[in-house]
Amino acid sequence: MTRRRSATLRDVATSAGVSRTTASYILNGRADEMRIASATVAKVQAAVADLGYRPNRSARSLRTQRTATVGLISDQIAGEQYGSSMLTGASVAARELDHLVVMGESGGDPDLERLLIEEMLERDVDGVVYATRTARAIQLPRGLRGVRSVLLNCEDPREQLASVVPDDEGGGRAAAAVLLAAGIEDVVVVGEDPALDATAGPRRMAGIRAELATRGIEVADHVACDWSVPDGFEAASQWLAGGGRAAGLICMNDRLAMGVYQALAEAGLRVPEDVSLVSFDGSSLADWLRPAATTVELPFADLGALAVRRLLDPEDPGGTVSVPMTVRHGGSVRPR
Amino acid sequence: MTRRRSATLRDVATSAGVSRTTASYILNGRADEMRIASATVAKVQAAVADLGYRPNRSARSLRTQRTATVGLISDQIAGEQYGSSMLTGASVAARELDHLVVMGESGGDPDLERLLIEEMLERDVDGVVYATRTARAIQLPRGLRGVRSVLLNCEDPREQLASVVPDDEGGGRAAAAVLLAAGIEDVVVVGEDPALDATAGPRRMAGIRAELATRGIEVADHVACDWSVPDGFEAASQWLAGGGRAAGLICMNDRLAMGVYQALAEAGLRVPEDVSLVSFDGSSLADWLRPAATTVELPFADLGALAVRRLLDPEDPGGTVSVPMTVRHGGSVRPR
DNA sequence: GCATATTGCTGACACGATTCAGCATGTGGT
DNA sequence: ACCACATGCTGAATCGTGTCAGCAATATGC
Repeated sequence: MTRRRSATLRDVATSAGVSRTTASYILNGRADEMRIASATVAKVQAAVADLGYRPNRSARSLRTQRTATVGLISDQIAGEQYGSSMLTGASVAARELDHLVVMGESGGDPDLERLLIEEMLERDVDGVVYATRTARAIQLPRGLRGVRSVLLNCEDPREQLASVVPDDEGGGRAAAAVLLAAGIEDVVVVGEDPALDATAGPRRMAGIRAELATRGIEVADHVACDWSVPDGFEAASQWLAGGGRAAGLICMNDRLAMGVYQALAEAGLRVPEDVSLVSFDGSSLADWLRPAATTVELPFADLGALAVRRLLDPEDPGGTVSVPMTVRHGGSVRPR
Repeated sequence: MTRRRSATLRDVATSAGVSRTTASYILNGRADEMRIASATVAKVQAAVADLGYRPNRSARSLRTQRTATVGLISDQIAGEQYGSSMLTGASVAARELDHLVVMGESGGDPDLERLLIEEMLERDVDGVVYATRTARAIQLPRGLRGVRSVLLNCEDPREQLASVVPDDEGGGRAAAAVLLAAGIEDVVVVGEDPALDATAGPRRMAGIRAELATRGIEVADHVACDWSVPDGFEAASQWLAGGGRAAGLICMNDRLAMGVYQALAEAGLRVPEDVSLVSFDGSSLADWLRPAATTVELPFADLGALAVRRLLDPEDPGGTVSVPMTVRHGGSVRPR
């Protein structure tokens, strides 16, 4: 780090002809409280501008135990296709509150996770956001007990913690509502949650069921498969080969939708002429399909931003906040 | 930050019955150099383990001017689909060298960029990685002059700086070589660089030309369009409608390839029976196509990791390092 | 037996900020 | 003339570490 040896508070004080104490009070906005003459304030401010003074954060942190830095621990969100927007959201929100984000990815390894948490606490981060790639139930890592923290895209059912998640149930209702509004009552769902602790699937499913129930309808069929393109293709192909047909399909995510598009195309079925389709996630992949898929957006950036804002808000009441998912219309739904 | 008031060096020293100085030397691995009796070393280590001592980083930084932290400034890499793997790579490499990553995204705003750089320097990061979403020529931000830094996925042609970029020209040669090896000599390239300062396109193109030249061949045609799915679809559709045909297509990235697949399908042409196709990036999108596209991988994680390693290596000689791009074979190329 | 090295350790200062307690000086009330 | 009080500032301690210079005790050389 070659960098001009920067001015210290002492330099400012000397240059302005006051004590370090006085300069410090002024710089921390305590001038009024300390009844400092406005002429003095002006002198100090001039010295600051003149010397290009910037406080040394390490020194300040040593005294105050605050670093204006938040930690963001995740299993995998950085390398992830779309979830990485949570990082952007978090980073932007942190900046707005004069903080920076220190990130660490555990890759799912609990030992590494412990290490990263320790490293962050050593560095006196002002709080930690604990994020997961997929929405699910987790257990708060031991190292974060008693540490100011917010869960992002996950919840700990055992503890009463601040946590920020997407409103998957509302999203499920919205998806079903799109099909109902198009006059479609024959709805098949593609995709089942692979992991036991995953919350997105069950909640979306509950929302879909609830919305259909308002018309006295039930889900016509549920095609089970993992949430990936090839699995979607395989499962949908088999379903179609077995005579499966439906006016409306709901895919648990956009990747599945891509696989389903492929299967439909090979079976000679067209979207939306023969089948209407709605999916989840709101990734750009949905836009790239032909026609673009109507998809219920996961507000990743908002989730990340909200997590940081709650972390840094001393008034935050805690508890889970569900962020709404909104429908982005493509051309994959056609009214009957 | 509610956290147990942790043990300090003084506590350790008292508990072990030695001076702070001695304890400090031992903890910094200078026991031998300072000829400290092994019995004393053992006593101190026991005290450390007993008290769960962890050094206070702020205090240490104040003395040493080092924070065991590196800054990572980018325009957009976090929110980006695949480039975000650079973050993962950087984070992992940093951890291996006992550092953490502080990230900041400017979103391309120079003012915000300046601010982020200032914030990081205030926090005494040990160095800064300056990354861009797309490979291109840049001008080193003023605030980083004289600061230890490494450019990631970009270069400053005016300055002799350490920088880590993909070997796009080698990638271009590799792409062409795949087609040549399949006996295809009729090669059309899809995609032209949209931005003036972008380096990926021209370099890939140069590589393709060079490889073809070894057989005395030239690129048969160049379909100009932006590097996105819809643009790829539009451009390829028009080209096909105008009678364009080729045995081999090289797409400048995987998104373009997806658009081209769509256009080919609508024109009734099949990959790889009628047309062989190679693309760039190595994103998962290439795997999702049917058949999976043969693609020249952009080693994002390696790039990020290497940038951090070079940043933290005092012996690093500087200059540009090009990381090889390797071919990932899908089913989109068929020998003639 | 004395000068000199070596061994093993410590005292004290510095890093750059925050903050408590207190010290002059002026001002108003009685 | 004296006390009380507000005004405007400062000295000194503190946060937890790193490190230079030096000190006492023992070993070594001749």
